[in-house]
Amino acid sequence: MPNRKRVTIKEVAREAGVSTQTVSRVVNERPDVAPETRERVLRVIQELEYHPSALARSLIQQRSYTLGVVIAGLKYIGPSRTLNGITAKAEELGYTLLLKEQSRFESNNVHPLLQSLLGRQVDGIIWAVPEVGENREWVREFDSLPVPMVFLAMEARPDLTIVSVNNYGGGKMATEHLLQSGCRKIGHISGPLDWWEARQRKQAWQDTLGSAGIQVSDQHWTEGNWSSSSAEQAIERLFQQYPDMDGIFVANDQMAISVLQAASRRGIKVPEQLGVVGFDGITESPYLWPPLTTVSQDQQLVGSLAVEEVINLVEANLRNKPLAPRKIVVEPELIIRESTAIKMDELAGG
Amino acid sequence: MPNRKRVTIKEVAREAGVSTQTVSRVVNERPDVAPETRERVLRVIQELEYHPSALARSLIQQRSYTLGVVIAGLKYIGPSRTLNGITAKAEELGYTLLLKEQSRFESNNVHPLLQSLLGRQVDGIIWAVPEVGENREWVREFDSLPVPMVFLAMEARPDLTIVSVNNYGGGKMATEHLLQSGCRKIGHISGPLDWWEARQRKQAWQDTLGSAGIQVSDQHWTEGNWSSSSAEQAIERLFQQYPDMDGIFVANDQMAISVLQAASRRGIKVPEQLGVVGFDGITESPYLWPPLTTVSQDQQLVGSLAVEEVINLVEANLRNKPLAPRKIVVEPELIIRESTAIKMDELAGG
DNA sequence: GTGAAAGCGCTAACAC
DNA sequence: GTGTTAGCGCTTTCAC
Repeated sequence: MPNRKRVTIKEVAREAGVSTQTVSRVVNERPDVAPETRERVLRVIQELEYHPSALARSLIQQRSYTLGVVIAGLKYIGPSRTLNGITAKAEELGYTLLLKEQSRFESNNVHPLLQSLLGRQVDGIIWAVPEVGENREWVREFDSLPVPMVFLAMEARPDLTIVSVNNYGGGKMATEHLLQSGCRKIGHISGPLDWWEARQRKQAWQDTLGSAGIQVSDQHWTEGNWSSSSAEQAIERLFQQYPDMDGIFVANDQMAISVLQAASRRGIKVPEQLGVVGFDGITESPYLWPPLTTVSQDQQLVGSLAVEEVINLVEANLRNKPLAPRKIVVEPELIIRESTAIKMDELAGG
Repeated sequence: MPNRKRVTIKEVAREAGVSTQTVSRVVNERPDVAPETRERVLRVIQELEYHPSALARSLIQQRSYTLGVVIAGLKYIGPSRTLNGITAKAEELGYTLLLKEQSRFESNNVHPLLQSLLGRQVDGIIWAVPEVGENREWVREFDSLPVPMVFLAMEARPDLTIVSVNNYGGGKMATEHLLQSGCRKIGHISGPLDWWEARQRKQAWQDTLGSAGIQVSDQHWTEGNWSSSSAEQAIERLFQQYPDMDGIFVANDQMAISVLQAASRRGIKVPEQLGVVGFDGITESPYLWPPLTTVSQDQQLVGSLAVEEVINLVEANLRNKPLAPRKIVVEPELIIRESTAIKMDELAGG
């Protein structure tokens, strides 16, 4: 059964015939220990299978080498890829993670979450919940945040450190590509518009068409909630509202999957009658039928940048040289596949 | 800037004119405090924004209300759904999670991971890395595990507590359904066979066909590695090896997506010429074309059961009434959609 | 080079 | 009811 007692530094000290202090020095690889002493202590450590308590160490050093991560929507692939980037980089830099999942994206009730993390002495926090509705308002309650924090996927704010994908740029690339591949009646299925990211992508679609001299109206788009299921209705409505649509920018790949299905059902040929562009670059996108053109975002990179930056902030504070907040932007990439047509002028360009 | 000093119990005690012990009593909602004292202390706590250090508490109580989670493959949807189940249940039961991601599924080098968790006084550990190759061998080094542990997705062992989906049963359901829908030449694309789960599904396919009087040979299956990309080659080889195949059980949905694409490319009609069944029940499966028949497994449930069981083990030990290890099996569910034909005898049965 | 004393923030045990 | 003492496992400081 478990619960055989933990071996402490004291026992090692006694067994090795030295003080706990000396054991501590050996464990922390301090130079000022005599070689024989060091060896003897190391041998005892081996024998007793001593492992230091990170807890006790954190308590006295006021530093835990632990980061708090608050995330939402782990059951979706996007957030879990971000988390994957976070775990990999944290491991690499020798930090452990305390994970909290916020059950709803819109929640503003963050104090219990924060306290639970702060009570465990996290050195910094990554707020990996995207900006939705008013769910960033709580930040204003703090004139200063209790530990360094990095926020993901939110609108720029001079007082906060943020890592985001360039959603506007991605939406622009998607729409421009549809224009270049010959589409003129380009519709849009947006994500839920209380999401900052969804608004950015929609705005880019609208602006890009505007720049091309095409006015969009409310007939030309519908709103989904990121899920394939929501897009099922969204695309039906859009087909009705906008019957001569010849291209569509869908705000994520999950919803684009539904669009491909709906097109198949209706016998609409993709890309000949309807060009389709998604957003995200999910791993399945090349294997759909037809393979999906999409704006790929590297969410693992977002996660790993967030870890690097929060550790930068932590260490800068330790050196009493605090770092100014900044916004780090990750650029997405357009991946052209068979769900959009390749036109002459594009071939000429390449 | 961060790093304004932490408010401690001492300051609250001084400010309220009581001992730290009394503050502790108030914080822990102990009954033996005079109402006025309690109120005064509570007021000071409010004013000073005191929040107890969970760290210090864990150190003295030798109990952290923290669980360690070791997981792999977070970039895939399966593991992240399991993690989602874990976070939700842990939150519900008042536990915090320390998350470690093992970079490779096959790793046997678990000691640093374990030590990092144990050094932080986790009360129990969920080993959410599936059994692959020899990656469970390390358990044998322990005559007893240092804290209660629950393992996911592995072969039954009398000495370990395990939560698994019934992969064999799922594979059987898939194959039987193909038989019932009129297929006789049923192929299989397996997962990587060093995975226990992949072997279970393949074995079920083979046994079920055997029971139906159909002998399988090595021409009838190929091996993938769970990814859509691997299935692209696996299905090409299978089409060549087994040209008159009329049904296929694919070991997961990601790979089934590739099979649907390959069928489309070759003009093979699903389900008329080829019945397709996947495994997992990813959220996109209903929105593929045609909608995918699949064996759905509730991975969130697996995660939440693991949390419940590990907490059971922890509390049982605290009461000195250790619980025997057991295996908890989650049953998957066959979801019939348009990628398999519905035959008369099934209609009669329903 | 090494050890003794103090203390991180908290609570268990025992006084009063 | 409330305070005092001791100590969780470790490191920092300062002797020697």
